[in-house]
Amino acid sequence: MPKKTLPRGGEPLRRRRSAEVARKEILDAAQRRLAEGGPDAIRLQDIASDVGIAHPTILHHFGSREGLLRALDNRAIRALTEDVAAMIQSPASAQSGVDLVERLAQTMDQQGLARLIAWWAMRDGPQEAALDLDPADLVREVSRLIDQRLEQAEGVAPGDPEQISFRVRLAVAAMLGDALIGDVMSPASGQARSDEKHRFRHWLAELLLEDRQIRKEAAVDSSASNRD
Amino acid sequence: MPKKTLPRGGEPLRRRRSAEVARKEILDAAQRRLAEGGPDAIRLQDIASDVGIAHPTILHHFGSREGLLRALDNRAIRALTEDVAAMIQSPASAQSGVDLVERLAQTMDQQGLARLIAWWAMRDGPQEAALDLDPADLVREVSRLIDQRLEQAEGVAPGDPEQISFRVRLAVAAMLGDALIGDVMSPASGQARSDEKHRFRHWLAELLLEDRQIRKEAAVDSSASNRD
DNA sequence: TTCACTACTGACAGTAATGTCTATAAAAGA
DNA sequence: TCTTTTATAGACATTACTGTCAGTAGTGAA
Repeated sequence: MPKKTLPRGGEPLRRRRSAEVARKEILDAAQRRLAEGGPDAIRLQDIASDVGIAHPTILHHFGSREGLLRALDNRAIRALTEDVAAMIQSPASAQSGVDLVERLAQTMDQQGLARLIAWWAMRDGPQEAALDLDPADLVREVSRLIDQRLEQAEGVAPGDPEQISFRVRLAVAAMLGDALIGDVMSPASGQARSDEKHRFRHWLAELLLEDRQIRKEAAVDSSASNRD
Repeated sequence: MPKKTLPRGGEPLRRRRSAEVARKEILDAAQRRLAEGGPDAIRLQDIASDVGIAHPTILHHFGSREGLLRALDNRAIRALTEDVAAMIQSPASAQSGVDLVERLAQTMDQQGLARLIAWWAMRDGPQEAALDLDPADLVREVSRLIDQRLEQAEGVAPGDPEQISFRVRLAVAAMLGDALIGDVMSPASGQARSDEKHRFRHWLAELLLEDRQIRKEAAVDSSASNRD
C-alpha cells in the first residue's frame, strides 16, 4: 500500500493554500480579531484557529508575531492612502464631496481600519518606522497629488497652498477620531445613532465645501480688486 | 535594643505613601508608559520600577492589572469630558474659539491622552462598559450643557439642534485623530511641522466659527422673510 | 512516476507576566 | 507605650504565549 496516495473520496488531511492566499487569510483573521476583540485578542493561537491552521504556520509566513503586525500595518496604511488619493484626485469632488467623505468614513469603520490605524499610531512612537513602506513617501505622493490638484483648481487663493491639504487632514483625522469614539459621543442609540452618524458626515462634507465657496469668492474679489 | 525604633538619621527602609498618592503616582507612570512605549509597555513590573515600588503593591491598590487599566480609562474620560464641557460652557467661545480648540488639542497631545482614549476605544468593544462612570451619563451631561447653550445662543437656526453638538463632535474627533496621525500626515518636519500643526488648529477653529456666521445670517434671513 | 519544494503540523522549550501568600514596616489612634 | 491598620515587599505558583525543531503531506515540475 503506497503511503503517498491521496485518500480516495475523502478530503485531504491538510488544506494547502498558496503563500499569497495563506497570508491574506491570516491577515484578515488578525484584523477581525483586532477590530472585535481589541489589541489583546491578537494571539497567534487564536488567529490560527480562526483560519483553521496551526500557529507555527503563521510564524512560517510572517517570521514572527512582530512581522505579522508589520504586515497588518502596511495593509492598513495602503488602504487609507488609496482613499486619500481618491479624495484628492477625484475631479468630481465639488459635486460628490459628500460621497468621498462617506467613503473615507466607511473605510475607517469597516473592517476596523480605524482601530488598526490607531493601534499602529500608538505603537509607532517607540519602534520608529517599522513599516516596509516609508510613510514619508506616501505623504510626498499625496503632496504631489495635491499640487497637481491645485493647478487645476479654480479660486484657490494664492499664498494659501494649505487649502486642500488641511481639508484632507481634517477629513482623515475627523473620520478616524469619529470611528473611534463617535458612537460614545452620540447621545442617540440604535438606528437613531446611525442616522445621526450619517448626518454628521454629510454636515462635515458640506462644511468643507461651503468654506471652499467662501474662499473662492474671496479670491475672486481680491484678484478683481488687484486688477483694478 | 528596641526593634521598632526608627533608624536614626537614616531614611526609612520604605517610603509609605497615602493610598491616594500611591494610586496617582502609579497611574501617572502607567500613562507615561502608554504614551511613550505603546500598549505593550504597560507591564506591572515596569510601572512599579518607575514609581520605585514592587509590582504586588500595584495589585494591592488596583486589585488587578485590569483594575489599573480601568482606573486609567476613567481618568482619561474625565479629563476629556472636562475639556468638552469647557468648550461648550465658555460664553467666550465666539471670541476665543481658537483658544478652546487649542486647549482641546493640547489636552489630547499632552500626556498621551489621545493614545489613552484611542486605546480605551479599541478595548471598549468587547468588554462593554468597563468604566466606573457611565459614558452615557457624560453624554447626557454634555447634551444638557448644549441645550443650555442653545438657549443663550443667538442666530442658531430652529430645527437644527445639532448645530453645536456636531461642532463639538468634529472638534473632538478631529483633534483625537490629528493627535494620533497628524504628524505622519504632515509633509513638513521639525519646527515647520509644529508650526503647521498650529496653523491647522487655527484654521479649524476659524472654519467652525466661519460656518457659524453663515448659519447665523441664514437664520436671520429666514426669520425675517417669515415675519413678512 | 519521481523528485524537489514548501506549506504545514505536533511536541516541546523558554520566557515572561500576572497574581497569591506571608511577612514586615510605617503611620495613626488609644 | 501598645495596638491596629495597611502600604509595601520577597518568594513563589501558575499560566500562557511566542518561537524552535524535526518531520509530514500536498503540489507542481522533470
